[in-house]
Amino acid sequence: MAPRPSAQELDKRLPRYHQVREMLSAEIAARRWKPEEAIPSETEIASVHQVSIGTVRKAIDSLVAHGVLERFQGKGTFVRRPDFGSSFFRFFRFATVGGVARVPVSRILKREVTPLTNVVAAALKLAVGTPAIRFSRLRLIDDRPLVLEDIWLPHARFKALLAIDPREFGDLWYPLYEENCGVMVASAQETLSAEAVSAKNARRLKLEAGEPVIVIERVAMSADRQPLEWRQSRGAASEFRYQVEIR
Amino acid sequence: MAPRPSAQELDKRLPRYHQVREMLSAEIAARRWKPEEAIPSETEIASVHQVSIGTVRKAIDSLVAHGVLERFQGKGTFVRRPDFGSSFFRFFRFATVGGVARVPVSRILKREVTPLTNVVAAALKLAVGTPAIRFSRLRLIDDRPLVLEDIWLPHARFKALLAIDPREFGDLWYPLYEENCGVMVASAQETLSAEAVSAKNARRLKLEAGEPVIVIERVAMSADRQPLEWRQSRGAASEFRYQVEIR
DNA sequence: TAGTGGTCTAGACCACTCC
DNA sequence: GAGTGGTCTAGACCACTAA
Repeated sequence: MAPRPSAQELDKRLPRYHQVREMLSAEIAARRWKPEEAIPSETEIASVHQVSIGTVRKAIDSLVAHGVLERFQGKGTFVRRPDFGSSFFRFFRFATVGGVARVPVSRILKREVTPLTNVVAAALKLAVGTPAIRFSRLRLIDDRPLVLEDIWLPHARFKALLAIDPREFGDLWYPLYEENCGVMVASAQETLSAEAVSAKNARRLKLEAGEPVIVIERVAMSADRQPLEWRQSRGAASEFRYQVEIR
Repeated sequence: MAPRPSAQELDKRLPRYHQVREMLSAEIAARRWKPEEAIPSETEIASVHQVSIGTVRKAIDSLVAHGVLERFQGKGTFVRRPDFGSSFFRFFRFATVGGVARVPVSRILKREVTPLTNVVAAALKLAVGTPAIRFSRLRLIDDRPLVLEDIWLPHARFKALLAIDPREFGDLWYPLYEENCGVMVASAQETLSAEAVSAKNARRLKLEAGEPVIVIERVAMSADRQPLEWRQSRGAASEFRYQVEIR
């Protein structure tokens, strides 16, 4: 049997466009090219890496397909800033007044430091009992509760959040993580399921006991796929709708 | 304002790879190239359509990305046979014995000819009241009911199904459509939601009254995106789990 | 007008499959 | 060995954006 190639050897056996893609995503992960900024032009990248433009295009194609970059003809290629604030709400259809979508308001119900439970520790790939910051948050439209969230963050990385008054958190949390904790959320894995609402959650969401709720469990990750945040959201199933295309 | 271009004019303004892609999918939709068969080689397609290989590759790339074609180095490019039998069941996790997945059995509860209702007619893009064939089907594992399905098919296209004994339908319906009605399902749009189970469905699914169920509404389409079948499936939410990757 | 990405060419060589 | 797709080149011209 042939000897197993080392990481470096393997790298050279990879197609050139693959190597270029790795170098591009390294620049982005290292934040040398920042979100909303244009990366160098295709011709420049081609000359830097000593490959033809077609090869650079293939590398960029792949990153565009994965949602890392965005192209605009005549303007350039830009690093995408993922915005999950809206992605979650894609799933829910909200009450609208005159066809205008309403913006949900956040209310933090609780903030505490507590050890990680089994399930959350496994999802965050940390030891059970590791100190964590836990938030309970309610999102409302017109004072009507819509989504109840249970958010867990490792204390070590996120302790800066404890110094901030929860009333100043605002509605978008991921920019907050970036500014205060130097942590950027790049992707997330969500798992959808449903259950009958518990008595406690029914009160907080103003639902009848036993009404069905959708449960969305999310693990948010950095660009190199380290788990950062665990979150479980519950909302009335009657407000929920999700579309998939199957081929 | 410039006059709106006709379909033909528009076609010529489209990029060549786009035109080639349309011609390729037309061959597939017309079943001149059948599922599991290899299509002509890239060089042949290039010479037939008088474009370079790179352009053909770009057209094929797009169809591969959409799951219409499949490439195998050294062998050729093949028309994919979509298999939805399994795709639905991706969403449900089933009881397994010794880690082996069980195969669900189908039981047809009802077959009738009836006019299309509002909702179904809209989804199938037909007039309300158009005659349709409606099936009620239960899928079970070990005599335990799992999924209840309500299936609607336009009578005009599918009348051949009325000549077949429902007990001979088997578990895979899309091949049946293909053989008896000359209709090929190429893709589907599914919408997931949840509700409290109705009294009638609770009896059929052997659930407690009011237990949450997942509702999957599917419109199955031909290669040229004509709606063919409307289907609504219900299963206990406790059996349901669905994962999404967000970027 | 200069610079960007979008499309396209007409080849080349390689890796793989099948006979 | 013949034929397939996989990778790659070194350009070209076009459409679009912004100064």
